Amino acid sequence: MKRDEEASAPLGIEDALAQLSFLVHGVVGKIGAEHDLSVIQARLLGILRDRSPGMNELARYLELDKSSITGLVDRAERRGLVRREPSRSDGRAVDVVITPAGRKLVSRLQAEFEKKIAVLVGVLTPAERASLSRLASRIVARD
Amino acid sequence: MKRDEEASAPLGIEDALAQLSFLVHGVVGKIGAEHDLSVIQARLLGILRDRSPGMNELARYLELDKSSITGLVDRAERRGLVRREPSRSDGRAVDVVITPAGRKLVSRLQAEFEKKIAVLVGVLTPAERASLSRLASRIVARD
DNA sequence: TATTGTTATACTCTATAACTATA
DNA sequence: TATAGTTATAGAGTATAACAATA
Repeated sequence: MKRDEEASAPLGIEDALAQLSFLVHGVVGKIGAEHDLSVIQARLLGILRDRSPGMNELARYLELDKSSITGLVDRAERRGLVRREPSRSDGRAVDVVITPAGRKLVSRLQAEFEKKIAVLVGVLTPAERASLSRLASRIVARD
Repeated sequence: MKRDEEASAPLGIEDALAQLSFLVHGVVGKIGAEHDLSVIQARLLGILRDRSPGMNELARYLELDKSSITGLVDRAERRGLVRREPSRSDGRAVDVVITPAGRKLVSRLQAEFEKKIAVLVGVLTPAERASLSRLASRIVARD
Protein backbone atom coordinates (compact mmCIF):
# COMPACT_ATOMS: atom_id res chain seq x y z
CA MET A 1 0.00 0.00 0.00
CA LYS A 2 3.00 2.23 0.11
CA ARG A 3 4.58 3.67 -2.94
CA ASP A 4 7.92 5.24 -2.18
CA GLU A 5 11.02 3.54 -0.87
CA GLU A 6 11.22 1.33 -3.96
CA ALA A 7 14.97 1.34 -4.24
CA SER A 8 15.70 2.11 -0.61
CA ALA A 9 14.47 -0.21 2.13
CA PRO A 10 13.34 -3.64 0.91
CA LEU A 11 9.57 -4.00 0.87
CA GLY A 12 7.91 -6.23 3.41
CA ILE A 13 6.35 -9.24 1.76
CA GLU A 14 2.83 -7.84 2.25
CA ASP A 15 3.71 -4.61 0.49
CA ALA A 16 5.59 -6.43 -2.22
CA LEU A 17 2.65 -8.72 -2.90
CA ALA A 18 0.11 -5.93 -2.68
CA GLN A 19 1.98 -3.82 -5.19
CA LEU A 20 2.60 -6.72 -7.50
CA SER A 21 -1.06 -7.65 -7.29
CA PHE A 22 -2.26 -4.16 -8.19
CA LEU A 23 0.27 -4.03 -11.00
CA VAL A 24 -0.87 -7.31 -12.56
CA HIS A 25 -4.52 -6.45 -12.00
CA GLY A 26 -3.87 -3.16 -13.74
CA VAL A 27 -2.37 -4.96 -16.71
CA VAL A 28 -5.52 -7.06 -17.05
CA GLY A 29 -7.61 -3.93 -16.73
CA LYS A 30 -5.70 -2.06 -19.40
CA ILE A 31 -5.72 -4.90 -21.88
CA GLY A 32 -9.42 -5.39 -21.28
CA ALA A 33 -10.09 -1.70 -21.72
CA GLU A 34 -8.41 -1.75 -25.12
CA HIS A 35 -11.13 -4.19 -26.12
CA ASP A 36 -13.93 -2.54 -24.16
CA LEU A 37 -13.89 -5.30 -21.59
CA SER A 38 -13.88 -4.91 -17.82
CA VAL A 39 -11.72 -7.16 -15.66
CA ILE A 40 -14.74 -9.17 -14.61
CA GLN A 41 -15.84 -9.68 -18.22
CA ALA A 42 -12.33 -10.84 -19.08
CA ARG A 43 -12.40 -13.27 -16.18
CA LEU A 44 -15.79 -14.54 -17.31
CA LEU A 45 -14.44 -15.32 -20.75
CA GLY A 46 -11.35 -16.89 -19.22
CA ILE A 47 -13.51 -19.26 -17.21
CA LEU A 48 -15.74 -20.14 -20.14
CA ARG A 49 -12.70 -21.06 -22.16
CA ASP A 50 -12.69 -24.58 -20.84
CA ARG A 51 -16.11 -24.89 -19.17
CA SER A 52 -19.82 -24.30 -19.80
CA PRO A 53 -21.14 -23.84 -16.30
CA GLY A 54 -24.60 -22.86 -15.13
CA MET A 55 -25.30 -19.45 -13.66
CA ASN A 56 -24.96 -20.72 -10.13
CA GLU A 57 -21.66 -22.42 -10.77
CA LEU A 58 -20.44 -19.23 -12.40
CA ALA A 59 -21.43 -17.32 -9.30
CA ARG A 60 -19.25 -19.65 -7.24
CA TYR A 61 -16.26 -19.31 -9.58
CA LEU A 62 -16.45 -15.53 -9.54
CA GLU A 63 -17.54 -15.29 -5.91
CA LEU A 64 -20.48 -13.10 -6.82
CA ASP A 65 -24.17 -13.28 -6.09
CA LYS A 66 -26.12 -15.12 -8.77
CA SER A 67 -28.20 -12.00 -9.42
CA SER A 68 -24.99 -10.24 -10.41
CA ILE A 69 -24.23 -13.00 -12.88
CA THR A 70 -27.48 -12.36 -14.72
CA GLY A 71 -26.40 -8.89 -15.76
CA LEU A 72 -22.84 -9.94 -16.42
CA VAL A 73 -23.94 -12.67 -18.81
CA ASP A 74 -26.61 -10.40 -20.31
CA ARG A 75 -24.01 -7.85 -21.33
CA ALA A 76 -21.61 -10.47 -22.67
CA GLU A 77 -24.46 -12.10 -24.57
CA ARG A 78 -25.57 -8.79 -26.05
CA ARG A 79 -22.06 -8.46 -27.47
CA GLY A 80 -22.15 -11.94 -28.92
CA LEU A 81 -19.36 -13.24 -26.70
CA VAL A 82 -21.37 -15.90 -24.87
CA ARG A 83 -24.76 -17.53 -25.17
CA ARG A 84 -27.25 -19.20 -22.85
CA GLU A 85 -28.23 -22.75 -23.68
CA PRO A 86 -31.07 -24.50 -21.88
CA SER A 87 -29.70 -27.41 -19.88
CA ARG A 88 -31.00 -30.75 -21.04
CA SER A 89 -30.73 -32.36 -17.64
CA ASP A 90 -32.49 -29.62 -15.66
CA GLY A 91 -35.42 -27.59 -16.96
CA ARG A 92 -34.64 -24.68 -14.67
CA ALA A 93 -31.00 -24.34 -15.56
CA VAL A 94 -28.98 -22.85 -18.42
CA ASP A 95 -25.44 -23.52 -19.56
CA VAL A 96 -23.35 -20.50 -20.39
CA VAL A 97 -21.31 -21.21 -23.50
CA ILE A 98 -18.60 -19.10 -25.08
CA THR A 99 -19.14 -18.25 -28.75
CA PRO A 100 -16.49 -18.39 -31.46
CA ALA A 101 -16.22 -14.60 -31.25
CA GLY A 102 -15.76 -14.84 -27.50
CA ARG A 103 -13.12 -17.50 -27.89
CA LYS A 104 -11.24 -15.45 -30.43
CA LEU A 105 -11.29 -12.41 -28.18
CA VAL A 106 -10.13 -14.24 -25.09
CA SER A 107 -7.25 -15.79 -27.02
CA ARG A 108 -6.20 -12.35 -28.03
CA LEU A 109 -6.40 -11.07 -24.47
CA GLN A 110 -4.37 -14.02 -23.28
CA ALA A 111 -1.65 -13.39 -25.84
CA GLU A 112 -1.44 -9.71 -24.97
CA PHE A 113 -1.38 -10.51 -21.30
CA GLU A 114 1.49 -12.94 -21.75
CA LYS A 115 3.41 -10.38 -23.71
CA LYS A 116 3.00 -7.66 -21.11
CA ILE A 117 3.86 -9.97 -18.26
CA ALA A 118 6.93 -11.08 -20.15
CA VAL A 119 8.04 -7.47 -20.25
CA LEU A 120 7.43 -7.01 -16.55
CA VAL A 121 9.37 -10.11 -15.53
CA GLY A 122 12.06 -9.23 -18.04
CA VAL A 123 14.01 -7.60 -15.24
CA LEU A 124 14.56 -11.06 -13.79
CA THR A 125 16.92 -13.76 -15.01
CA PRO A 126 15.33 -16.93 -16.41
CA ALA A 127 16.25 -18.77 -13.21
CA GLU A 128 14.62 -16.08 -11.13
CA ARG A 129 11.50 -16.19 -13.25
CA ALA A 130 11.29 -19.94 -12.76
CA SER A 131 11.74 -19.45 -9.06
CA LEU A 132 9.02 -16.79 -8.87
CA SER A 133 6.70 -18.99 -10.86
CA ARG A 134 7.15 -21.92 -8.50
CA LEU A 135 6.75 -19.84 -5.36
CA ALA A 136 3.60 -18.16 -6.65
CA SER A 137 2.20 -21.51 -7.75
CA ARG A 138 2.70 -22.99 -4.33
CA ILE A 139 0.82 -20.14 -2.69
CA VAL A 140 -2.17 -20.34 -4.99
CA ALA A 141 -2.18 -24.14 -4.89
CA ARG A 142 -3.25 -24.27 -1.25
CA ASP A 143 -6.46 -22.34 -2.03
CA MET B 1 -6.77 -17.43 -16.07
CA LYS B 2 -6.89 -21.15 -15.75
CA ARG B 3 -7.87 -22.89 -12.62
CA ASP B 4 -7.13 -26.59 -12.74
CA GLU B 5 -3.73 -28.28 -13.05
CA GLU B 6 -2.60 -26.80 -9.70
CA ALA B 7 -0.70 -29.85 -8.55
CA SER B 8 -0.05 -31.29 -11.98
CA ALA B 9 1.87 -29.30 -14.59
CA PRO B 10 3.70 -26.25 -13.25
CA LEU B 11 1.94 -23.01 -14.05
CA GLY B 12 3.41 -20.67 -16.62
CA ILE B 13 4.59 -17.47 -15.01
CA GLU B 14 1.66 -15.52 -16.47
CA ASP B 15 -0.88 -17.88 -14.96
CA ALA B 16 0.98 -18.02 -11.68
CA LEU B 17 1.08 -14.23 -11.43
CA ALA B 18 -2.51 -13.84 -12.58
CA GLN B 19 -3.78 -16.27 -9.98
CA LEU B 20 -1.63 -14.80 -7.24
CA SER B 21 -2.82 -11.35 -8.20
CA PHE B 22 -6.50 -12.29 -8.02
CA LEU B 23 -5.89 -14.06 -4.74
CA VAL B 24 -4.23 -11.05 -3.11
CA HIS B 25 -6.77 -8.69 -4.62
CA GLY B 26 -9.49 -10.90 -3.17
CA VAL B 27 -7.91 -10.70 0.26
CA VAL B 28 -7.98 -6.90 0.11
CA GLY B 29 -11.58 -7.06 -1.08
CA LYS B 30 -12.70 -9.32 1.73
CA ILE B 31 -10.97 -7.37 4.45
CA GLY B 32 -12.40 -4.17 3.03
CA ALA B 33 -15.89 -5.66 2.86
CA GLU B 34 -15.74 -6.54 6.55
CA HIS B 35 -15.45 -2.81 7.15
CA ASP B 36 -17.82 -1.75 4.37
CA LEU B 37 -14.97 -0.55 2.24
CA SER B 38 -14.35 -1.28 -1.43
CA VAL B 39 -10.87 -2.04 -2.71
CA ILE B 40 -10.61 1.42 -4.21
CA GLN B 41 -11.63 3.08 -0.95
CA ALA B 42 -9.03 1.01 0.88
CA ARG B 43 -6.40 2.05 -1.63
CA LEU B 44 -7.42 5.68 -1.22
CA LEU B 45 -6.88 5.49 2.54
CA GLY B 46 -3.61 3.66 2.01
CA ILE B 47 -2.32 6.47 -0.17
CA LEU B 48 -3.47 9.18 2.20
CA ARG B 49 -1.61 7.52 5.02
CA ASP B 50 1.59 9.32 4.16
CA ARG B 51 0.44 12.00 1.76
CA SER B 52 -2.14 14.77 1.39
CA PRO B 53 -2.40 15.12 -2.37
CA GLY B 54 -4.72 17.22 -4.44
CA MET B 55 -7.54 15.66 -6.45
CA ASN B 56 -5.48 15.65 -9.61
CA GLU B 57 -2.50 14.01 -7.98
CA LEU B 58 -4.85 11.42 -6.50
CA ALA B 59 -6.19 10.71 -9.96
CA ARG B 60 -2.66 10.00 -11.12
CA TYR B 61 -1.93 7.69 -8.19
CA LEU B 62 -5.12 5.70 -8.72
CA GLU B 63 -5.04 5.97 -12.51
CA LEU B 64 -8.59 7.24 -12.63
CA ASP B 65 -10.18 10.26 -14.21
CA LYS B 66 -10.34 13.24 -11.90
CA SER B 67 -14.13 13.27 -12.18
CA SER B 68 -14.13 9.79 -10.64
CA ILE B 69 -12.06 11.07 -7.74
CA THR B 70 -14.72 13.61 -6.85
CA GLY B 71 -17.24 10.88 -6.01
CA LEU B 72 -14.67 8.66 -4.35
CA VAL B 73 -13.59 11.44 -2.00
CA ASP B 74 -17.20 12.54 -1.49
CA ARG B 75 -18.15 9.11 -0.17
CA ALA B 76 -15.08 8.83 2.02
CA GLU B 77 -15.68 12.32 3.35
CA ARG B 78 -19.32 11.56 4.09
CA ARG B 79 -18.09 8.72 6.30
CA GLY B 80 -15.62 10.95 8.08
CA LEU B 81 -12.56 9.12 6.79
CA VAL B 82 -11.04 12.01 4.86
CA ARG B 83 -11.57 15.73 4.52
CA ARG B 84 -10.95 18.37 1.88
CA GLU B 85 -8.75 21.30 2.84
CA PRO B 86 -8.38 24.34 0.62
CA SER B 87 -4.80 24.56 -0.60
CA ARG B 88 -3.03 27.67 0.60
CA SER B 89 -0.75 27.90 -2.37
CA ASP B 90 -3.42 27.49 -5.07
CA GLY B 91 -6.90 28.93 -4.81
CA ARG B 92 -8.33 26.33 -7.17
CA ALA B 93 -6.95 23.28 -5.43
CA VAL B 94 -7.83 21.24 -2.38
CA ASP B 95 -5.68 18.90 -0.32
CA VAL B 96 -7.26 15.60 0.63
CA VAL B 97 -6.34 14.77 4.21
CA ILE B 98 -7.01 11.58 6.13
CA THR B 99 -8.86 12.04 9.43
CA PRO B 100 -7.97 10.33 12.70
CA ALA B 101 -10.88 7.94 12.12
CA GLY B 102 -9.56 7.17 8.65
CA ARG B 103 -6.08 6.60 9.97
CA LYS B 104 -7.37 4.27 12.64
CA LEU B 105 -9.34 2.29 10.10
CA VAL B 106 -6.50 1.95 7.62
CA SER B 107 -4.14 0.77 10.37
CA ARG B 108 -6.63 -1.93 11.17
CA LEU B 109 -6.94 -2.96 7.53
CA GLN B 110 -3.18 -3.08 7.22
CA ALA B 111 -2.84 -5.29 10.26
CA GLU B 112 -5.50 -7.68 9.03
CA PHE B 113 -3.95 -7.74 5.59
CA GLU B 114 -0.54 -8.59 7.00
CA LYS B 115 -2.04 -11.38 9.04
CA LYS B 116 -3.84 -12.94 6.09
CA ILE B 117 -0.84 -12.63 3.81
CA ALA B 118 1.30 -14.23 6.51
CA VAL B 119 -1.05 -17.21 6.42
CA LEU B 120 -0.88 -17.41 2.64
CA VAL B 121 2.90 -17.30 2.49
CA GLY B 122 3.08 -19.68 5.44
CA VAL B 123 3.50 -22.53 2.98
CA LEU B 124 6.92 -21.13 2.14
CA THR B 125 10.09 -21.29 4.20
CA PRO B 126 11.47 -18.01 5.56
CA ALA B 127 14.19 -18.06 2.92
CA GLU B 128 11.60 -18.57 0.20
CA ARG B 129 9.50 -15.73 1.53
CA ALA B 130 12.52 -13.45 1.46
CA SER B 131 13.22 -14.55 -2.08
CA LEU B 132 9.64 -13.94 -3.20
CA SER B 133 9.67 -10.56 -1.57
CA ARG B 134 12.84 -9.50 -3.37
CA LEU B 135 11.68 -10.76 -6.74
CA ALA B 136 8.29 -9.05 -6.44
CA SER B 137 9.98 -5.84 -5.31
CA ARG B 138 12.24 -5.79 -8.32
CA ILE B 139 9.30 -6.16 -10.66
CA VAL B 140 7.28 -3.33 -9.15
CA ALA B 141 10.37 -1.14 -8.79
CA ARG B 142 10.74 -0.66 -12.52
CA ASP B 143 7.28 0.87 -12.80
C1' DT C 1 -5.13 30.23 -22.17
C1' DA C 2 -4.23 26.45 -19.13
C1' DT C 3 -5.23 24.07 -14.92
C1' DT C 4 -8.06 22.45 -10.76
C1' DG C 5 -11.96 20.71 -9.55
C1' DT C 6 -17.15 19.82 -9.93
C1' DT C 7 -21.48 18.63 -12.28
C1' DA C 8 -24.47 16.17 -15.46
C1' DT C 9 -25.10 12.03 -17.61
C1' DA C 10 -24.81 7.30 -18.77
C1' DC C 11 -23.26 2.75 -18.14
C1' DT C 12 -21.16 -1.27 -15.60
C1' DC C 13 -20.91 -3.82 -11.46
C1' DT C 14 -22.75 -5.40 -7.20
C1' DA C 15 -25.97 -6.99 -3.36
C1' DT C 16 -30.65 -7.75 -1.23
C1' DA C 17 -35.25 -9.09 -1.53
C1' DA C 18 -39.02 -10.83 -3.95
C1' DC C 19 -40.46 -13.49 -7.62
C1' DT C 20 -41.22 -17.64 -11.31
C1' DA C 21 -40.62 -22.13 -12.77
C1' DT C 22 -38.88 -26.59 -12.21
C1' DA C 23 -37.22 -30.49 -9.11
C1' DT D 1 -39.90 -27.53 0.07
C1' DA D 2 -35.63 -26.54 -2.22
C1' DT D 3 -33.07 -25.01 -6.18
C1' DA D 4 -32.01 -22.30 -10.72
C1' DG D 5 -32.52 -18.23 -12.49
C1' DT D 6 -34.58 -13.44 -13.20
C1' DT D 7 -36.38 -8.91 -11.88
C1' DA D 8 -36.66 -4.68 -9.23
C1' DT D 9 -34.20 -1.59 -6.81
C1' DA D 10 -30.49 0.94 -4.88
C1' DG D 11 -25.88 2.31 -4.53
C1' DA D 12 -20.79 2.36 -5.77
C1' DG D 13 -17.48 3.09 -9.34
C1' DT D 14 -16.14 4.78 -13.79
C1' DA D 15 -15.59 7.84 -18.10
C1' DT D 16 -16.88 11.76 -21.21
C1' DA D 17 -18.19 16.32 -21.91
C1' DA D 18 -19.28 20.72 -20.31
C1' DC D 19 -18.64 23.98 -16.86
C1' DA D 20 -16.73 27.45 -13.00
C1' DA D 21 -13.01 29.58 -10.79
C1' DT D 22 -8.30 30.57 -10.40
C1' DA D 23 -3.49 30.89 -12.39
